[in-house]
Amino acid sequence: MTRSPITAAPSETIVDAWVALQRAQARAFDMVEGKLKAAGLPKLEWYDVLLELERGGPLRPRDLQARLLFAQYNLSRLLDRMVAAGLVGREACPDDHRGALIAITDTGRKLRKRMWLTYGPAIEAAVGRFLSEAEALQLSKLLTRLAVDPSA
Amino acid sequence: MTRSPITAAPSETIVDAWVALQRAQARAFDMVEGKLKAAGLPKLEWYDVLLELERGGPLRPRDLQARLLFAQYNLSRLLDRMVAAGLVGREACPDDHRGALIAITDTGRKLRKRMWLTYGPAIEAAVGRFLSEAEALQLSKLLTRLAVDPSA
DNA sequence: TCCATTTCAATGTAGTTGCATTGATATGGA
DNA sequence: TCCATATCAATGCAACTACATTGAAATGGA
Repeated sequence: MTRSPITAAPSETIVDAWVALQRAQARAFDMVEGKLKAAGLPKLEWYDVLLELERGGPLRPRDLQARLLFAQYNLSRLLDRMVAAGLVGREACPDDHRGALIAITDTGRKLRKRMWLTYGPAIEAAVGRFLSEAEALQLSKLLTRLAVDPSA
Repeated sequence: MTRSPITAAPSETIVDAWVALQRAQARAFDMVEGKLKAAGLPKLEWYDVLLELERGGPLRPRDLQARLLFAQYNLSRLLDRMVAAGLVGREACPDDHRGALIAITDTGRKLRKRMWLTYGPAIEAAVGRFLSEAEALQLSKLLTRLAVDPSA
């Protein structure tokens, strides 16, 4: 049996895909965040938190963390700011006194809706207009293959 | 003639592609940077700067900025640190006394090579092993369509 | 039950990034 | 030539992020 080498070098094609992934994401992201900023709206991560909370009821910080791939300390302070802005609230967690439950407020819901008015069209401008429906579907499928568990 | 609406909402398929792009990039990036950090190596942006300089001779900060999509002030300070680390040098620019020329040093070249020993396999682990050559090529093509000029 | 271990979330501190501005040089039109 | 305007790069300061640690509560085995 062939022993796999300690270091497996990627093919050129794979390196190209890696580079393309970094560049495409950076461009699309910058464009979308730029439009949010230009509209005087908060950053995308705020939207992500609000949407997650709107969909999934009150959530523990650790659950938000896992879903949104945030660092623990980072989320903790993001929530500080969002609480200060009145967009979410920290509630006592009945069955685990270590942690809190984070709930979206009405103000938070309103802001998320308002952000979508800019965010949606920005996605269309950054991604949609360059791809057919079939291509977008294909892209999603390929990308989803990469989004596996990071334990490796 | 139909007037295009001020705000063009993206289709669900497009939103899915957007989300997949963000997630796949984040996961792949975190994994690769994690391996660099675990090996006690600098961040990817250092590699990018070193590679660009190694390929393209001494460069003006503004050129690096354009190629790597860095913010001006950000690059300025990154170069401070890299100069301090002895990886690059600032030289006087003969035909434009406002700016400098950034050149890679031997130490910089050595570090870039050493980083690749970890970086390459990390790309393979984060991207390569999930895709065939044909799929990687297809992914690159789709992503490249998105990496257009940000002026829009 | 008791205690060692783990998990949850917050925080002090150092390092980095973002914004606005500055100083300096280059450029092009009158 | 002269000057208004544009470009290049650095920097003061405020905001944010990363790392390491802490305090507190939960968990599971002896």
